[in-house]
Amino acid sequence: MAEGGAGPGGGESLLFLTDEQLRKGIEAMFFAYRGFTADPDRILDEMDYGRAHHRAIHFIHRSPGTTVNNLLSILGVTKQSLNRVLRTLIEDGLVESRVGRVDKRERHLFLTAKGSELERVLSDAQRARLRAAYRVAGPAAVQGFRQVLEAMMDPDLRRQYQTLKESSA
Amino acid sequence: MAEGGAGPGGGESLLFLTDEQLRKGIEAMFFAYRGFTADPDRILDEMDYGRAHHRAIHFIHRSPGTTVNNLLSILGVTKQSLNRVLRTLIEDGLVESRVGRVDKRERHLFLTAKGSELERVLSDAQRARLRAAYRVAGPAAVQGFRQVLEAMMDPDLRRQYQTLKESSA
DNA sequence: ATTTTATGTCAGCCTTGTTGACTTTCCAAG
DNA sequence: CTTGGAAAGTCAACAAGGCTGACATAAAAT
Repeated sequence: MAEGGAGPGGGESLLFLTDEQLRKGIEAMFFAYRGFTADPDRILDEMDYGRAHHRAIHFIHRSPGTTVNNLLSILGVTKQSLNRVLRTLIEDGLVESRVGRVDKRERHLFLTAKGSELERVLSDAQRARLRAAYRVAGPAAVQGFRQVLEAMMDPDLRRQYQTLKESSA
Repeated sequence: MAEGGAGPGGGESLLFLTDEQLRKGIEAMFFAYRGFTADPDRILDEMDYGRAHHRAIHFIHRSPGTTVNNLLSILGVTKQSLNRVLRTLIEDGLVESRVGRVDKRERHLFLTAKGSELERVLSDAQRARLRAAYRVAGPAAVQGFRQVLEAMMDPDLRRQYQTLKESSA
């Protein structure tokens, strides 16, 4: 994969990765992640929610009916931490928790209409940001972006990501 | 990849950005950032430091002699927050604060030998991770990765990033 | 009948962010 | 020279969102 691509001279020159080049990549991740979360953070600030609520909402939207345990393993936090967030979302009527039919110990999580509405606002903002970045960088860059990010994940996280990715295809 | 699939080159297919494709990009950022910070976090945990200390150390290493105000604008936190971190780093002998010669109100920050040593350990881990990801993704992907990340930054942050980037070239 | 699993909850702690108020030092403009 | 403002530091109080440990309940599994 990744045929020398970037032109005759460009390809192999990038195989020499100086510490300087790597440092720039590290700082790019740092600054880009700030931009990536900036818009949702602004929106969430106005309500009484934070980034943790956003993450829960995102993955419940992504996998409706997911159980608490599923969510815990995707988010990588403790149940106490997730529960605090989940409780407020349920109290505020953004998330619904239904007792499992086959296994009644499990709770299946769904977004309510109100929850879906917030999800839409948040992801609209984030998608707009990403779409704009993609447009500036161009189609070829998008491929590389995703490839490097995937390669950067921990194996466990990558598995989670791949599962989510395929479940839609 | 190339889930757009249709195009032989894949290029033009990516100009049609479905919400699904964008959602995958969003999740890739989320999971990749976790991997990106995992190694330093593990190391820092064993000492009594956190991610905030890492960030301060990184940018002092990057720009030795930087002032507190410079650091504040790069990190985007309040001086109270930075000061708490900076104080422990100075007390522990990782950072040295020198009164400015031209403007004595300013403090110029430097890493001590001990501070540089920790910086090296942390950045070695992070660079290894990034290098491995670059190797897997290939040279062309690295270009795209950086391009999309830069385009994703807030204008202010991008200016900070560009300044740092150029100051080394 | 017992053990294990899934969930929820209480209590307490830590890091790292915030705001607001106040001080000291020092540069710079009037 | 005096005064205003900038750079830095500090104290106090607070919040979000992580964490651990302990414990409770219901239901499934053995």
